[in-house]
Amino acid sequence: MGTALNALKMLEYFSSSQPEIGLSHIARLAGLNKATALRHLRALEEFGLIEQNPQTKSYAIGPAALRLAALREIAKPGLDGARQKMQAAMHEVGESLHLTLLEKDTLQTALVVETTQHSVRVSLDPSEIIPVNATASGLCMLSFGPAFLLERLESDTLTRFTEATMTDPKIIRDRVAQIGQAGWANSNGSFEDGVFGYAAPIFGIDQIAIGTIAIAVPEIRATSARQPLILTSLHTLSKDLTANFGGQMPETFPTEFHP
Amino acid sequence: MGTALNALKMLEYFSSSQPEIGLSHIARLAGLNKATALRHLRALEEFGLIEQNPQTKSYAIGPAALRLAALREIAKPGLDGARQKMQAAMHEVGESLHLTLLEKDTLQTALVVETTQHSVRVSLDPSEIIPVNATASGLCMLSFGPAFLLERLESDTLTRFTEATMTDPKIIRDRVAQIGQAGWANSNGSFEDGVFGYAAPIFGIDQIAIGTIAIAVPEIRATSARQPLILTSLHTLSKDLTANFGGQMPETFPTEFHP
DNA sequence: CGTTAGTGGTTCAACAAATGAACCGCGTTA
DNA sequence: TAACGCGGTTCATTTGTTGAACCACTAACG
Repeated sequence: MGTALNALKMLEYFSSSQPEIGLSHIARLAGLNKATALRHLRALEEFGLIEQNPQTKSYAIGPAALRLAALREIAKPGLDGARQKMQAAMHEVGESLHLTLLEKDTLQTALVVETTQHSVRVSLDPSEIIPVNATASGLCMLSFGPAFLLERLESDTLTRFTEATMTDPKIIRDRVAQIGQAGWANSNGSFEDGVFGYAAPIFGIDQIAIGTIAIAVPEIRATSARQPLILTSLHTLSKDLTANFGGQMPETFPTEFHP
Repeated sequence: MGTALNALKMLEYFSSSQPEIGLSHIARLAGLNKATALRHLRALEEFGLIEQNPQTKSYAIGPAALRLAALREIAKPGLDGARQKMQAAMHEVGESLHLTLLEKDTLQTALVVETTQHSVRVSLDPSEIIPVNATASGLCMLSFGPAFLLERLESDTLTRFTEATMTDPKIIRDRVAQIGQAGWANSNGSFEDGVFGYAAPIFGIDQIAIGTIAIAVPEIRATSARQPLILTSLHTLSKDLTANFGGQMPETFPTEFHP
């Protein structure tokens, strides 16, 4: 229902691992007839949301995306300030950062700042929806975000990504309680093997988390010696970004993070 | 022709001066029936390209714009590096910068970095299409960009924005020749009264301009004392951004800009 | 206090516009 | 040479889109 929506849904198939897709391929991915796929692509192209590589004939996200993002920044300011703070922190700790925000009822990546200091680094796809049970950001959001996230834990089917993924709601609730005390969450390869994540909440005006800030570290560099630096950076980010988005930290929130 | 396109075209009506629009209003703007407007808005909302303010019930660009922009950055890298260089320059000269790129056959704003140092500053709407005859960027593009821009000058109707706007193709060609020598263009209130613009080209691999970098200064601060600083910044930006996008400067291009 | 004009949103018959199987021409591969 | 995949086109079928009229509500106004 909704041709426009069907057309837009084709955009979902572009990702960092697949930034360019050919006609037949995307038609297969979206389960559409080639003719309709082409029509949709043409419409999106006319608007500029995708563009066609004249050589390879394959399609990629177009320049209109940038225009819209700039408009979004006007409607909902704050992201640009957040990017600057994240970039500063990135230089300090030398690792990639992810800002995730709760949109409607899913946790989505809003900003990614990748480290330029290491060739081995964590790359997150900006179009991915963050699973609450498998990531540091997700667990953090369960602890400090709106209650309905925790409530629907049982009714949702929790996907298992790696050996370390938690799928038992009871165990998750225990972790969430711990995180509520500590103020920060971590995930040791529970979303992707070899990736350690550290996350802290960003609060809204009502002292309920509106999103999270996370630092993603490859296992090789996730030594206990580096933890203090990561945790202090995370804490200042949590504070600064909460202020940046016009939120307020709860009084009960820890003034520093301990391992 | 194309429902999806009609739906997308509703996004065009959002701007910096009007970041939130109500149903009836946008239906009137787009010349659509309220019912169809609502259907389109709902489709865009489901995808996340717009979102509805629960209080005011009016609509604004949504978070999906950011996701798409991030994907765009993956497909066509460079913008992020450009932003950093522009931000550095912004701190140096204390004025707003605009990066424009030639998309298909129109000149569009790709990045805006606004100064934080002055309350009186130039704000450009990121969704605007840049007129070639009235802006420094446009003139610059005519001088260093693909030939078809100059060729179609006569056939296009050139809009007059202010008293100072040039609309005579012959006069414009003279200016374009001058700019070709100097390496940089300026526009003194020819697009908007009280706004002085300085622009320099960004070259592609074939030594033809793919876009421009411009510094916009309010008339009050556009003193001859500040010109040298602006021009040197402009020249380094022109060089750095050309390198950033993998382009090459022509050997004949001036090594510095003179007033 | 009733009137008017505005808002956001819904309904449903009439119809235009999206759909998809089959097709073409082309370049690769076997 | 034949088979396969690619991007793209055609056209009868039908599905989803359209818009006038409608409802409920709010704000301004005499």
